[in-house]
Amino acid sequence: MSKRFWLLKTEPDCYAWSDLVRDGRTVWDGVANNVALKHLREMQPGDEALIYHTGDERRAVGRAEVISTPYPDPHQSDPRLIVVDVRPLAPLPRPVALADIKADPAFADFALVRQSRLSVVPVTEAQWQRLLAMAGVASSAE
DNA sequence: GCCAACGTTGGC
DNA sequence: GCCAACGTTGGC
Repeated sequence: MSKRFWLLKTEPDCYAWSDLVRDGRTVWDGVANNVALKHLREMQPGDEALIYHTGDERRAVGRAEVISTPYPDPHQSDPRLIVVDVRPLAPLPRPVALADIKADPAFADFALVRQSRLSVVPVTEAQWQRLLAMAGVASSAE
């Protein structure tokens, strides 16, 4: 299976990119929405994700890697509640603001724009490449 | 602070 | 199984 791309939202007051960098890896938990859980279940080790800060920031700030298969949250009794482990890869040289994504017609179909409440967002490869370009990530880094 | 866009719940 | 009422999320 080829690598897939995602965007993971987090409220920075709750768990920020800097927390992920400090921890080295983390269990991406707290997702309860059915569509978001469906996306979590589709993740595979090696998939990449942008970490996006909600609230006042509203911008993608770093790249992370999925490092586990999906598994039920060990701290929850509901087996529906799926988590994955992630680790930080690198901060974005230039964080990508939601406003800039919205202003770009290439992202008209992006789930981040179309469904603002979705916390785990699938990113197509084309969208991913464009986002990295906007972030100032050299294409050779991929 | 408000509101749009969802999701969930519970009565029927 | 429908839908009104309510709650939540996240952007504005």
